[in-house]
Amino acid sequence: MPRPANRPSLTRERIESEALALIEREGLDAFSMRRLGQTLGVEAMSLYHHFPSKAHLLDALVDRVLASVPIPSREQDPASRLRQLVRHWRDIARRHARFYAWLSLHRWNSATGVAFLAEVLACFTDAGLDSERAARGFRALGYYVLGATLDETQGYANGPASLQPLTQVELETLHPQVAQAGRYFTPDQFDTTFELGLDVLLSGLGLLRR
Amino acid sequence: MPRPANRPSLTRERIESEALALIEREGLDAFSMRRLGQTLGVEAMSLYHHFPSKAHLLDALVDRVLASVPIPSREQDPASRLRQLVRHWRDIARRHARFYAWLSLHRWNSATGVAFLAEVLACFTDAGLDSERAARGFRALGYYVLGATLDETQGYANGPASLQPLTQVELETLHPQVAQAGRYFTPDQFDTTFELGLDVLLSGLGLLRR
DNA sequence: ACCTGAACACCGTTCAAGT
DNA sequence: ACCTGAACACCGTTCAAGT
Repeated sequence: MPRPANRPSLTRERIESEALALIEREGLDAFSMRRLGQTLGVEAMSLYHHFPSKAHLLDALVDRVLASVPIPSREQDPASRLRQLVRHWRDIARRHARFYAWLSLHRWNSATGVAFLAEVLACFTDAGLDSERAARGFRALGYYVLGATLDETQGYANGPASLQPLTQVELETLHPQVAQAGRYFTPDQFDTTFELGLDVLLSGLGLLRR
Repeated sequence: MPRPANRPSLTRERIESEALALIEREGLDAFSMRRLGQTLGVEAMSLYHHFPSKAHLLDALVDRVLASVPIPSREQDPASRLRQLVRHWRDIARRHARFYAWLSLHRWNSATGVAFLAEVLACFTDAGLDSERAARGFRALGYYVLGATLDETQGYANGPASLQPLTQVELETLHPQVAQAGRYFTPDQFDTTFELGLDVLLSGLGLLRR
């Protein structure tokens, strides 16, 4: 049966953009080839004509999101290029919060992913660090940003709760220091805390030296 | 039908310990209530007599793993207590590498989880930091350890590969700096790199000051 | 070339029934 | 009290068939 005239033909482009939107709307767990087919007005099996598997589709989404990251001009100094790259990294985490659980834990070793990481590494070498210090600093900074973005998008504020959590009263009784610190763990505090750790790392890893 | 005499009765204890072992053997994706029932010689539905849902079971596993972390004596100085806590954290990530993908992204807000986090936070306050600096430092350090443990267990070395990865030749041609840095990204380099970033953070966050 | 429908081998979970 | 079997509403994917 030919598709109705009012339904645009299926393309990788349409599938990918609807997939990203669907994941943010309904979550990664609810995302399935069948559900995606539904929202595109098509049988799930039609998707396999464009992507050989669900994993291939998700992989294409990783690439698509990474490709949307702007690369700062190399004319700027390494530290401010690095700050921009990190900011863009956090931006995609927030813009694709639910997909980020997949995105962040898959190797960024496509051409697009490596290109982004190469820019980050270049900031370290351009700052005058030898190759070992640059490599290790790059990696340590990556740990920090990975953890921060995951925690901010999946963690305390938004993430799945323990099924038998401590009540607020128990928390205040048993761990008053933790209860008090909670004041600094709300989403409006994310930026300040993130920048604090980032400054410590940039300075300690030798990015701010001449 | 009564269970055969050679099969021990089902208990939460048996279910939990077999679940953890099964997850490490076959991976988190392959882990199902039906598969777990199989390895315990029982119908999947029997598990629901002990745990109301798969999520409850996984939550009990989070608690069980966190409960296995030793808490250093408060007589030691804050910085070395913190180093021990972080080492134990990394240990559970490695010991439960496949389960860690679930463990790390669920709120540690059970009694056991909060108790561990309270010990980490106490290191910051005991080091003489005011409550804001302690809270933000605690959080920034948590970001770093979360990212490092996830990267070490799920990431580059062991994690899922991009389905169209750059080849080694392409990598060397397009991004020679990244190719060269790869020398410092192998598992035998994890400890050194991790300690480097940890030192920078402890020092910069005020843990090594008097 | 592109899409479909039935089928296969799985899921988590509900429920009535067995001992 | 503890376990089972059938059933429901889902999965990803294969395959032969349709246009």
